[in-house]
Amino acid sequence: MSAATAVSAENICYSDVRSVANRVAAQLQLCCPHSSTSYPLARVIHARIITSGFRPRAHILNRLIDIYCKSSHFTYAKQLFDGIPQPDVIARTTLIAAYSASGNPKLAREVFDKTPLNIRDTVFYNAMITCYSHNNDGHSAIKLFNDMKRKGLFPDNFTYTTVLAASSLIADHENHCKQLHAVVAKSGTETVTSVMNALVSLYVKCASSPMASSALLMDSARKLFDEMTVKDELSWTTIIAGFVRNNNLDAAREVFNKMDEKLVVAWNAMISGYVHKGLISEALEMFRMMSLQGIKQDEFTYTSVLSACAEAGLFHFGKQLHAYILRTEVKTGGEFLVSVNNALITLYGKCGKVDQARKIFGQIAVKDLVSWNAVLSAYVSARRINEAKHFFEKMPEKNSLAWTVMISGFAQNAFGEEGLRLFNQMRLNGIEQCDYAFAGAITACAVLAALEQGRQLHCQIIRLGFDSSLSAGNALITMYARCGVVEAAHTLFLTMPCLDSVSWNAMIAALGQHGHAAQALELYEEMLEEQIPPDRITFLTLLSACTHAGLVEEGRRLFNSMSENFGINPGEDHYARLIDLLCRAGKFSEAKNVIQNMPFEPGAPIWEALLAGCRNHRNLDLGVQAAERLFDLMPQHDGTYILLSNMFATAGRWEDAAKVRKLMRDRGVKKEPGCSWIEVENNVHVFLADDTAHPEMHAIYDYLYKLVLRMRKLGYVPDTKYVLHDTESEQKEYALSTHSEKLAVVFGLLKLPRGATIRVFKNLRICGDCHNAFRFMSMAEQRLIVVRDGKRFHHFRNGECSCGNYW
DNA sequence: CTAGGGTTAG
Repeated sequence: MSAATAVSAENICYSDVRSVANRVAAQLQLCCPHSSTSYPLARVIHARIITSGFRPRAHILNRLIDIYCKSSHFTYAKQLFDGIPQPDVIARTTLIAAYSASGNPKLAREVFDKTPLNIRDTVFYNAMITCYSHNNDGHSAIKLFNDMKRKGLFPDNFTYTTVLAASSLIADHENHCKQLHAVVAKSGTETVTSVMNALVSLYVKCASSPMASSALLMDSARKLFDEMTVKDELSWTTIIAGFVRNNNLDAAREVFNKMDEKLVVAWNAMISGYVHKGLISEALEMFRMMSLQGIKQDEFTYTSVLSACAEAGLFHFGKQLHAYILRTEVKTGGEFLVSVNNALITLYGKCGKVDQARKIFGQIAVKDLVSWNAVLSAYVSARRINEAKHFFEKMPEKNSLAWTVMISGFAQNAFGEEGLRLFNQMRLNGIEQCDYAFAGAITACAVLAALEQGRQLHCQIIRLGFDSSLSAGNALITMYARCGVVEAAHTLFLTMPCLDSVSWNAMIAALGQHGHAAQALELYEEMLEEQIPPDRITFLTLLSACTHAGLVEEGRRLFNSMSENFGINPGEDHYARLIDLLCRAGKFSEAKNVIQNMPFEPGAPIWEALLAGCRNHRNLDLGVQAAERLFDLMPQHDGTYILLSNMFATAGRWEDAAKVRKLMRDRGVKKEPGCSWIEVENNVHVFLADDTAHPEMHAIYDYLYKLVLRMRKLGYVPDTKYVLHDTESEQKEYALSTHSEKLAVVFGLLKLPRGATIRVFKNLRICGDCHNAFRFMSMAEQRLIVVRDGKRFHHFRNGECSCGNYW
């Protein structure tokens, strides 16, 4: 009988109270507290009770209260409860349990406090302790446990089990475990399986705290487990999952192998352990063994294995798996369980098949939050930021994860302002901001070079206790470096409590971008000594560091060692950096040789690197060849046209230069306008070439004019040839123009306190004349001037630039 | 006790 038919029964008239009672009891049988149809049914029953004058027994009221709480209708629940003349302890316990299950520990506590002391019993305390435990408040649970013992009540098995579970939420030290272990040992419950399971679980949870010794605690957990006389399924899976979570995996495998009848849960724990550790082939091997042994797999198995495929980019295998599980039972009503669909969305999303992912999403009848988030992530990782934005706005419900994805999506696609705006909006909406959200916001600051905002976020991170977070810490390293304060990045790196390969890569990249190639290489050596395996990104950053400093020999050595010593095959991006390195050093024949011997056809990154090198060395012939390939490969890319026309202009081939410009116009290619910005008193001031929009422009030009006179006395000669090397305004290419970076630096000189470092940021590569001018400015003004351009940093001090005029 | 959605490095 469905709820709908039960509801229509409302119209039937019942003459006596007994039949009402029977009817109510029958209807309540239909209610499952979590079902969405139960609430309307409960309303009908409630109404029937009121109109009939029937006085239901306590258990009927308790059940109705339960349904109301679980459908978040607390007012009705309270009304019912208040209608009970003298609610007994069972009614009160039910209400507490109901509030607990609906995530309202405060309301539960109100009921608890209003209950007369003399009727509080052990079960009543258990309910409140469980409530705290389920709502992640370990401290209150333990407080209540002690309170209960002081009142002379005897904790039972259930109390110990819950208190141990609650303690595992907060235990971060060996001593916590030992103390509770002693309490349990004294209680006479150390043979009760559920209590011992909870104790093992406590050790396991504590072992994953950064403050505790993981190995020691897992040893204790293992010893406890071995001593247990009666082990149930939970015991086995707790210890296996514990070893999996705490990274010892071999130990997990050892226990797993000892299991007589290996449970699906245990298989699943092993598989997910391998997936999370990146051991994809091991995960798939276990999956294969499972299939061969005919063990029935469930949705946990499939979601883990699908995520393994997504992680490893095994699109083909994933698709086969998709077909395979179509024949299985992870379906309801002909459709996959939503979790399996979600894993499929992620698989297709991670393999770049965003539209396929979107299609699966569209076919899901009952989507959950994970489904929405998976599609959002697919759009973001495909850099389809506009679609991501629209999708995000359409989401019926957004959790902190969705906001985080969107914030970092904006940041990664250079929409720093949008990212920060969303982060603030998230805060206004009262959404909890975890370290991941902060990491996204900090990346937005790095994009904008908003140092002050970044610093403020850093302070908040410390205040909130996220300062040991890897994601936040790693983002901060990059933020400080990209805001020009590489020293702050380094200090942070040295003081972080734990580091991962991302931290090392970030710091190596930071040093490289600032031209400290030697230090970057030293750090790399240290990384190897610390047994952190370098990855493909480590080598990308190292090769860039070598390029910035012109260390050809070192770069070549590193390039060769990546495949010889670390088994990493160089990708096109690695080759592109090698070409860059060689070309900037003028070694064109070697570069051509590398291109000819590459294991794949050269793509745009290779030709771009070659063209950049040709520009620096005025190798027009080769430059034209590279540019022609680029015109084919990416006809809409503005940089190629600008570079080539400048190269022609430098060589005096004005007609060719004009031809390239015309080609650009004919193809409708728009040049990205150059702009520079500087942060002054927490405000970002943006300048374009020949800008007149800034309110203090008069003072800026005035100061610049006088400053140039002083610079000339020190030997500065404005280089008019760079006017032809125009990187900013196409229209005024033959006119004398003032580039945006000069305006920004001069504004900084006017506004920032004496002696303060000037930090200016530019979206494009710095112009040659500006570069020269800043050397003299740093001398004339006795200032440190730091400029970040599209590629790297320049530190101007006493007339010299850190790049050694090589960029 | 197990799963599906996040972050940071170029």
